[in-house]
Amino acid sequence: MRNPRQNDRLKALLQAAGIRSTRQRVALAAILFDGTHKHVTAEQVHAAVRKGKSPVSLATVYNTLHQYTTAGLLHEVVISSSRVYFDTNTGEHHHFFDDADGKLYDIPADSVRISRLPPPPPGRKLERVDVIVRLVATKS
Amino acid sequence: MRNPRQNDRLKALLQAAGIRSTRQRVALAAILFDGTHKHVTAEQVHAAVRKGKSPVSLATVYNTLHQYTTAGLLHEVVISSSRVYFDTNTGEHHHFFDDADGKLYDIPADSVRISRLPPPPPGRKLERVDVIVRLVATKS
DNA sequence: GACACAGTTTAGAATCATTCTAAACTGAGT
DNA sequence: ACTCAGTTTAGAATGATTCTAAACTGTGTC
Ligand SMILES: [Mn+2]
Ligand SMILES: [Mn+2]
Ligand SMILES: [Zn+2]
Ligand SMILES: [Zn+2]
Repeated sequence: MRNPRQNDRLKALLQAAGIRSTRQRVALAAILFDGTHKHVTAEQVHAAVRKGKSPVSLATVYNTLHQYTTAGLLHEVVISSSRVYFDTNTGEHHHFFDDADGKLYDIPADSVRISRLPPPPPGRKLERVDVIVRLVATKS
Repeated sequence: MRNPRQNDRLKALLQAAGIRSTRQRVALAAILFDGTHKHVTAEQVHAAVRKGKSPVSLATVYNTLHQYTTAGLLHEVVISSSRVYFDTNTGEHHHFFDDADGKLYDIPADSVRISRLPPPPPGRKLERVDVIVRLVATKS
């Protein structure tokens, strides 16, 4: 599923972010940056990349996800105490979280209006606002 | 700092929640339910209770915090992937989170207005909305 | 009061996502 | 080809949390 055109696009993506392109990084980028937004854990990415042609170690998966995050290609979403999600949607937005299956769904930023937020404590400034709407199966 | 009056109040609190009162549970309740709202980790509670007269094992701290949570005396706040916070404020409200020192500050529910929230995915209903305002030290 | 028995507590082992370590590998530039 | 920083990796280490299985406690029964 990775034609030369795709490959060049991914390499350009990494270079634009100041990241040297390697076989492993391109393989991970191919999984992450396929044009659709995703919420993935390190384990999921590791499992996905293992199915493909290029094996990548779990340590490299973690290293690379963090590097992409620092470079602004991914965002970390903290939503559950037992796992970290990486989000390929780096724009401002919020989340539904379904605890039953551990899945995240995006909520557009303009679907949530926050007003009357009090000022932050002294010496601190607002970095980002995360809205998490936790879901539960309907009873009926 | 625990006079008989306090002790009776704590026992009544536990009994009202359907929890049998034991030496350990009362010692933990004394730390948690002193009339002020707190955000604490299991380790913090364990350290605090160890300073007092009644040693309590870490396993019991975890057991009891979860039991109090199930009984509605505490709320779990997931905000950092490396630790779980227990909140003695069980009413609807939101949080500032200061990553630098790991501290939480309450934001009253009526300080945040959420409008135009999209409907949840089919078969799911909204359980709760958590707003986390992440803080950073001011640069200047 | 001894007896029974469920409920509770506990030390220490186990778990598991994540991070660390230290050695091998790779690749761009000379 | 040679070098050197940057990268990858297996496996060990970490650390919060959970589990296990044995000891303990409290309350009710005879
Ligand atoms: Mn995971
Ligand atoms: Mn902790
Ligand atoms: Zn998202
Ligand atoms: Zn709170």
